[in-house]
Amino acid sequence: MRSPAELTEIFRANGLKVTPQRQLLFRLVHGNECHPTAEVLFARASEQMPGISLRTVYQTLTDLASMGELRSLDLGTGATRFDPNTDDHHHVVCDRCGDVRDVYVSGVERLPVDGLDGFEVREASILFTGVCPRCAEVGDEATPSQHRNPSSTTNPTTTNTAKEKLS
Amino acid sequence: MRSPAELTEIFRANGLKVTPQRQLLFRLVHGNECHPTAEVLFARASEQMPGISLRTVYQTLTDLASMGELRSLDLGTGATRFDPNTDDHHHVVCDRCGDVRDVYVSGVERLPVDGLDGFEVREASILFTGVCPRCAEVGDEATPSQHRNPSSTTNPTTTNTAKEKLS
DNA sequence: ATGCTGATCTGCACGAATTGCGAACGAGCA
DNA sequence: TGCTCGTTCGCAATTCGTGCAGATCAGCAT
Repeated sequence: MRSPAELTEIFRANGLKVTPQRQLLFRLVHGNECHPTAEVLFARASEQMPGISLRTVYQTLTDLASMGELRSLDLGTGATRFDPNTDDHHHVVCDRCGDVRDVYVSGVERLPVDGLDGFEVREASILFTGVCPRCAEVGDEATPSQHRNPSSTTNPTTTNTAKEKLS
Repeated sequence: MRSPAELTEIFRANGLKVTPQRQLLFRLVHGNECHPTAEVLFARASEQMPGISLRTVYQTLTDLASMGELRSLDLGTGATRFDPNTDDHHHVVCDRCGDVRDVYVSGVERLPVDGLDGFEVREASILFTGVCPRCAEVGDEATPSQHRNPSSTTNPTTTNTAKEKLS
């Protein structure tokens, strides 16, 4: 994503107004590697501009996303996350803490895909899940919560793909 | 996913009761290639068992999923979808109609991933998006699916005046 | 500077997808 | 046939966003 100054120019060049709220968000999102949610950005923004509306945060983020200056991500973590990194990349999510990191994968377009059967693929996004270094240190006590059933089948759901050790 | 009969045995063997509601859902989900949502299954179930609760549908589906007999998918289409196919596979979603199809990709675990930096990857899921053969035939007038879709690549829905020129 | 005017912002209600909870119900065993 | 505890049901509550409408303000013209 471009710098706050560049975004300001782009907005103005396109007939969009540059408000203090937008500028604040430009700054908060620029270079933000944390893949924040709208709520998180709202909290940060509120510190510097009490009274800013959550509605405005959503608005501005979707605007930036529709301009291609920001990517909005659905990583299955409940809320949409925003990523200023607009490169062609993918993500890893930590099962335990929910932390997200950008990863680069090459050769995706060369993968043999079976079953497409006429489907024209335009985009492929890979979502890796696992345990981040920090959580791995802490230990194993954090087991994925089980529902009511104590003794279910042994079969571990589907832990097959991308068996670690890849970089 | 296993057959309704097998599931019945498994449930009982695990001390879970086999209710008519559960059996109905076993049948509705078994071999269902449509990746239905809970709401859709609820509708189908209601036809055969008026009065069944949506709550029960959710309950049973999550139970099956936590037993590894069913995979629950978040494909960014708004609602969780359920897939009786527990093989190691991935999905393609049609941008236009929201249709989902299973695809098989080999060599995923051999992809070079850059930026992991200590992250232990346990699983990788690939989500392809594009246009299904049926929608491709129809042309461009096909309307997007009825699900709310967070994607940013398309028009900004309503009142956006100056923004229209951007995307 | 000052005024205009339409783009923005804010607050609130609404909507979709789940989940929490407690009371009524019923599957499976004695 | 009866008991008991797992299930079901229905409704409230929650989470994440979006639609709306009136109050405001950025940016251009005067």
